[in-house]
Amino acid sequence: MPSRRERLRAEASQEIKAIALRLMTEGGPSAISLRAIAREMGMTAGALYGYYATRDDLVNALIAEIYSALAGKEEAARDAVPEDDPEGRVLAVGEAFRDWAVSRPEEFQLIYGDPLPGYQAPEGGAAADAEHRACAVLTGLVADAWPHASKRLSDDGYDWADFDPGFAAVIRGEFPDLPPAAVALAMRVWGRMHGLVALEVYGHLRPQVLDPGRLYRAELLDLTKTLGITPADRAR
Amino acid sequence: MPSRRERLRAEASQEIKAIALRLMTEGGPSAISLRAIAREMGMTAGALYGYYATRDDLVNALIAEIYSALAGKEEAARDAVPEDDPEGRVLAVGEAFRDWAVSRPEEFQLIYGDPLPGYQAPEGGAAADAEHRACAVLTGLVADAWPHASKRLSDDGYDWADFDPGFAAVIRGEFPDLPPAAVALAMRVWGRMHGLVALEVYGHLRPQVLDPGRLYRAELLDLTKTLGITPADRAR
DNA sequence: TCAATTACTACACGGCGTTCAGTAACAGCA
DNA sequence: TGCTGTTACTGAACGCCGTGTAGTAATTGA
Repeated sequence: MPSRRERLRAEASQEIKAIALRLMTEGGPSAISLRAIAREMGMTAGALYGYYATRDDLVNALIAEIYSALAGKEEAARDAVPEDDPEGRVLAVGEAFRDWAVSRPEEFQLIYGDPLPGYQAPEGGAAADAEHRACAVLTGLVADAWPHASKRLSDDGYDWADFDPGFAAVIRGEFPDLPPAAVALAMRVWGRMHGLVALEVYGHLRPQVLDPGRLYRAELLDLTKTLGITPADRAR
Repeated sequence: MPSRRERLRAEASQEIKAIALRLMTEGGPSAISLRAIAREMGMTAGALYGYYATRDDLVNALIAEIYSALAGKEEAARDAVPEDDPEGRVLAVGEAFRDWAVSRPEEFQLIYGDPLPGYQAPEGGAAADAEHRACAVLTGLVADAWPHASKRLSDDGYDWADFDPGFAAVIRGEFPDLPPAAVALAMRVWGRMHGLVALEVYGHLRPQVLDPGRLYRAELLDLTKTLGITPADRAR
């Protein structure tokens, strides 16, 4: 039973985020200014401090929202491919990630780059949760591929002690049978998807390369080789 | 024969860059402010406009300098390994890249991230040259590995028309015998080195992973497999 | 020695995040 | 209904910022 006050408050808080998001897509992450938001809302900048203690708090809420949306897209892309097609799932998630990043470069930058001058990410919070969610998708992909991938891995000797205890506990809860080396591999998969996309979003591939998406597709295919889940691998 | 004036001018210009660099390493890229630099030099902010037309121009000079230093480190790392050890060279360059990035995260961010709010990279200039230099190192590595790597590549059909004409011309001048597919592979190598390092620098690996360097090393080794230059490959 | 160029200051403008005292509208309670 | 405490907001201020512009002092070359 939200009171009238609470409802108005929640709406205002939501409107602030929405305007911030729009300002960002229009003028890049640096266009998120409390004064500009307040101007659009017909308020004073100081009034916003009733909703977010500081600008970084607002940015954080944005990051959490955006990261959560990304995780949702990745999950949807994965679930659109049948479970018995691990290669297809990797390709789908990978493409979904790049599609999202290329279509919303500012949001990518906000999450994966320096969000704003002097910004420092807080420890816990919704943003960390969303990051974990997105990461869990990749870990799941690796988990499905693990029977094949583990055979081709040369560097073993990974131990749960190589990870943060809390992090390890969460992962082991979600994937009870997964060895630590698989988690390490999932991180590498993350890095591999991140690399070309980050270069592209920050303008280091274009215009030298006309079709960065093609490069990325080749990289994804090569990634499935590393995971041992190409059709040829699995027929073996 | 630099006149006294020219000498002082060059020195001042250099001092500005040095202070900007120091401010950045102390307080992140956003700490580069003309007023802070002027304060340290005992001048007014306006005076700096005699040396750089705008703050972005100064940032650009910084980027060029830093990028050039990075390219130098990569070249040195490569040349420290004998020419007949392509795997060693890839590992050396890769490690040099990460070592540099981890030890100078702000500089990495300045080059590969959003340098500053609203900053737009200019087209030509020294920065682009340095980026090309660093990229050329990778292309050279791929060129050396190409006899082995070409056999394992599934996606061919690359054409020089897939690249910017000017870019293609420069590459073909430096590596006359290299096919376009190799250039595409070099870009992928770049992305692969970039991914994990970017995630680490922006704080997405720590503290979940205690030793990101180990992940990266595994990734580099896997990369040499893609390039077909592991000792086992070359003995074949 | 004198005129021209150069390097710089002082000041102003509009932008920013943030704080704070004050005000007006609202909520619940008598 | 009226009263009271809470809430939402304003307006002004502080100290930052990049950037222009007019004026001044020093240095230069003839």
